[in-house]
Amino acid sequence: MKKHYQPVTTDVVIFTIEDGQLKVLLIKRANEPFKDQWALPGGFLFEDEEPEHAAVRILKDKAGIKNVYVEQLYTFGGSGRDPRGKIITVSYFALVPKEKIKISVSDKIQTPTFRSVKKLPDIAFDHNRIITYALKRLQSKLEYTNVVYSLLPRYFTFNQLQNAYEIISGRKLDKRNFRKKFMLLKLIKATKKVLKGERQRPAKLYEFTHHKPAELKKFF
Amino acid sequence: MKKHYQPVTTDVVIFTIEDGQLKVLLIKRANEPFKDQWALPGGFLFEDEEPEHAAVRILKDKAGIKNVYVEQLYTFGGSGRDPRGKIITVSYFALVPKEKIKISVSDKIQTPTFRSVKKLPDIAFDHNRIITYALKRLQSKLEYTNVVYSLLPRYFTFNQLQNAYEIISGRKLDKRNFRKKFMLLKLIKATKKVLKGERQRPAKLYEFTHHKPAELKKFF
DNA sequence: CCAAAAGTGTTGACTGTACACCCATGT
DNA sequence: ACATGGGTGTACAGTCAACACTTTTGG
Repeated sequence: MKKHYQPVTTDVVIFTIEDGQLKVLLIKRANEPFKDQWALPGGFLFEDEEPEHAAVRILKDKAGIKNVYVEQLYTFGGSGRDPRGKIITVSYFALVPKEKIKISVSDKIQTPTFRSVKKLPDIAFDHNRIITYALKRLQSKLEYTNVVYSLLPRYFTFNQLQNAYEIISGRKLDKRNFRKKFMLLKLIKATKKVLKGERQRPAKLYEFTHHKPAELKKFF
Repeated sequence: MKKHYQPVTTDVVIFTIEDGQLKVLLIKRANEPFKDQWALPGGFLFEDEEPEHAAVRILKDKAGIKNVYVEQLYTFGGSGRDPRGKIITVSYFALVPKEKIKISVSDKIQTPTFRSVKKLPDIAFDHNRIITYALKRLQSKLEYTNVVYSLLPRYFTFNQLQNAYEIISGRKLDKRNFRKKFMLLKLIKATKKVLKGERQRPAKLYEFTHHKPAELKKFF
């Protein structure tokens, strides 16, 4: 058992919902390789840094956000991924409500930008593959966990909730059945607030009863 | 983005079914730390070695087996796991049919041994946690994939199949319902062979139609 | 008063679960 | 002949999916 040291990086797939679309945060690379191409935020671990710590650090640096849902995605290894040689990448995905994001305006070079997963630009490394993998994971997590709470603001309407499901899963859901099913889960409760100011009947606002990840029996 | 190198190890949780129990392969550590304690097979990556390659290598060395189901489990990082400091461990789990295993008899020091997951000895590092994690993953994979094929011999009876599900999930299943449900999946086909020699009616032998991992709609 | 989204129940189809008896063999 | 696991069908309950109209507001 010989001991060797390996170069290790972390990449983070940061999802949010904006304008009725699922979006992912990309930055423009400031350095070679793939200089000036879009890529996932990420980079080499600091000395003795844990991969998850790096993911959290990147979230704060690039999206100005903390205390959000972060989950390890997959560890990619091997050549053909990075022209610098064999590099191990521990990837993460994060879910953030649009309201919490504060992109640093001073970051004029990397210009972190949310892009719709439906029409992504050319992307550096094998980051397209990582995004695809993350999307698949997100879709299946929706079905058997309560993670959707981490994409919504504190108060939300039933429609926002249903839209989150529809956007991510890519299929339309029945309004009545959705409401019935979701109510049985006891994950959310109605508040006394309503969303007024639109030009139709005001919608009741709901909130989640818990803000911790949990697994559910079944779902959608 | 400073570039640092990290010590990286791989551990493999190798499951098999033997004597009606789910077992996991442990070895007795030959070196410090935790010398002479039971642990998962694993170790540092070779230079420029990919984590999955290391997992396959370990499978061959310790269980004399190749071409089996291997899947990445999780990447553990951080301190408190290994007295040598911060080490990143990419863990894998593998499923092997008992018939294929050839444990090297020359390995008198490490004595690789399958132990029932129900009564494990004291285990080095945080390997207990990794085994627990692997078991959970295996349980859920049973429900929505066809991985069970990788725990059974080429020809098997319906009872062996059902037992695999019962042992891993930890609950009894109804014989008639199980057969009905499984047949609808079209994953297996009856052969002309039967298992004779027992002191009851001979059981038909079945085989899987495919030996590749696949996802299923739903399951159990 | 018109447009737009909010909100609300019922029915039929399907899926899952519970359950008991005869069959083929070895001893 | 008997003990042992092998093999088979039905009925009821629970869950899922389809579907249309009234309500409340802003303009």
